[in-house]
Amino acid sequence: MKKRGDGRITLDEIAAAAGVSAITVSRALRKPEVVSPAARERIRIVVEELGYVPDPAASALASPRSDVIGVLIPSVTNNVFADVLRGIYSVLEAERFRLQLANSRYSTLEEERLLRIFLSQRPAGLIVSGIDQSEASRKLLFRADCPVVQIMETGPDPIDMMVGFSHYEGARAAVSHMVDRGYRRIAFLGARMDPRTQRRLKGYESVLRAHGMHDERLILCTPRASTVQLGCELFADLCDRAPEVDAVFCNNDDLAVGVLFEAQRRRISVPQSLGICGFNDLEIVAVTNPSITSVRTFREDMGRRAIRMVLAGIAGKPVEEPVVDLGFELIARESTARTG
Amino acid sequence: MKKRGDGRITLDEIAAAAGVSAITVSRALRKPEVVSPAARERIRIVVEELGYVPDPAASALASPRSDVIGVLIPSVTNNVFADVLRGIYSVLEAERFRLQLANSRYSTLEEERLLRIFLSQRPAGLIVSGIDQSEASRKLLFRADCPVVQIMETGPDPIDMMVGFSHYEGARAAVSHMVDRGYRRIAFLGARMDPRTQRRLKGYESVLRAHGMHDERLILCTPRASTVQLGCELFADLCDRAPEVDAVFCNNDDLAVGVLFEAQRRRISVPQSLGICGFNDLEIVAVTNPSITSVRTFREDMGRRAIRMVLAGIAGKPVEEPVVDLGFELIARESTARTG
DNA sequence: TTGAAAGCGCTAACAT
DNA sequence: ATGTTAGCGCTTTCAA
Repeated sequence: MKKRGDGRITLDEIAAAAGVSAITVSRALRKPEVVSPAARERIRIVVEELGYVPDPAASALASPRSDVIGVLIPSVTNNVFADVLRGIYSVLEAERFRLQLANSRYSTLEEERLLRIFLSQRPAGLIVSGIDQSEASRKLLFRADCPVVQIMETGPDPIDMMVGFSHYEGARAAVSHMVDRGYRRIAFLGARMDPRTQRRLKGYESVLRAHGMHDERLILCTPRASTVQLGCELFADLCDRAPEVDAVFCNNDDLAVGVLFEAQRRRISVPQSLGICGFNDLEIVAVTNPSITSVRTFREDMGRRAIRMVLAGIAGKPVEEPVVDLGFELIARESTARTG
Repeated sequence: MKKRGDGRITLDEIAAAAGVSAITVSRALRKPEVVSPAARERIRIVVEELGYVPDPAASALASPRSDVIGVLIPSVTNNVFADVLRGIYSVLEAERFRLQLANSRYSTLEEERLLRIFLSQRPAGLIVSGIDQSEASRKLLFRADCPVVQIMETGPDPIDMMVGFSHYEGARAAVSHMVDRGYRRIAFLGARMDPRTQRRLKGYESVLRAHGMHDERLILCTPRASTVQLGCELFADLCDRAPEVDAVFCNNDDLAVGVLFEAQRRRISVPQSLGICGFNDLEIVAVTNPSITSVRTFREDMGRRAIRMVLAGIAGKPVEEPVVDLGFELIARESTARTG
């Protein structure tokens, strides 16, 4: 009947050429230790010669799980996630699993839809961003029957495993540092306003409230995606709105760099008249003039750990620490080094 | 015998619930127009109610092609590819295809290996980066039996379709501009040295040779990945090696920003004593002080076009233009605005 | 417009 | 250590 016209090599052909049955070839490829060395070697040679590559669709269909590991992130373009991905790929390179990426575009509904698509593939593992899944998404993940790791943040009620840090505490450390350095009118610039940004804002507010320095007028947020250009614009707005500002805590480093550039254009001296602090510690903030203080986060490590946790889960190894807080590190630089 | 323990809904269950046969449900989902409106509606409701999601492995196995579109890029982390990906995703969002990414890490051999893995899935389409595939890879792609688009560059002998621009000409435009502005000792800073960087270097050399201004000492290349920090370091090296340099053409914008920062630390005035030009026109170069001249490339558009070409190919539509040169645009800014 | 039968390429379960 | 058999969930072909 139907015949696949293409000349692809199949397991049966390898089996015939090696003088064994299909299942033995299948085993030789997946669990070499259960096949006799002689057969294993013959099969290896034939596979090599004929250039056999297994059909993942067929094995996915025949087994209870596919070799797909799904990664659900809000944006491929964002530097922060790019670093996490680099970490994931670095570990996965040597493995037999396929990574499948999906973008939720910061939408909980889209996340839910994408999750259903992932689950239709019976994935070997899942990595999802953040801790603010919808109830429906959480249910889907509980039922997923594969290791699930939430990344970027830590929080209560992990679905399965978690690796991240506290954005609230990171922001508190940054703002406390600025207060310590003598800044009194500290503004907050935020873009995109995803849940992690919101928690950084909360951290900022908690410190300023504790010092009786909280002022609504110093908080500037926008749903737009953060860019250096946007940092320039927000700071320009801020100067109009609250010219007495003497420091800015930026939701991320792109904004912070923009603030620095705009301040320089306005001849506002940093750090004397204006302190600046970013978030994430992207490589650029170390080399600007002046260099910019930031909260270092361990994004690549987060990716590596997350995928290792998934792999351990797949292997059935007990995961010693299901929730890992990677912390953060305040890197104080010239942009907040006000003297006197 | 074997039973999948999981309670996943299958086509047969939908068929039973809707009072039709499985194949009718399959058709209703893929080609609604061949199914009667009544049946279609009943099926739609049942699918909705039961939350049926087709198993992609089963359909891949049963049909000659899967719904996978493979994208092979050298690096996920690189801004440039991130922009291309954004373009691809923006078009693909509405489509039924799944994107699968793979990283060749700038290795031709790795590219070949990844290509074999892609082909094992009988992909619906492929997007590959550059025009320097190995002979083996080219053969694989010719046999792929699906639309193939090469992106990032244009050149002779397309495998199937192509969308990109000439890096050689882009570099020529940049360097010619610097010569026009009166710079005479123009250096080249290059990182990573992939084939596209090499061609930019060739473009640079061709212009300087034509003006009798070529000088080996002004060319500084490294295999390291480009960062702002690296731009700082390379420029520092350059100053030691050839202090008479009066302009720098950077292989990309990260390096150019680093050169600007390092020049400022050294109190070298830009553009008076030093001209700077980058490549790609990332958003940051428009807002530095001074702003940086760059060669704008249309990366997101490239991604959009590439995926549209793939989709057109899948649909069997004739592709009007199989090779598209998107060109580039020199954006002259303050960093090369030398007066007198 | 709809359906029946066959089979895609592989692996789990049960032999031997 | 190896083989036999059945079947994963879907789509193709052919027939009605």
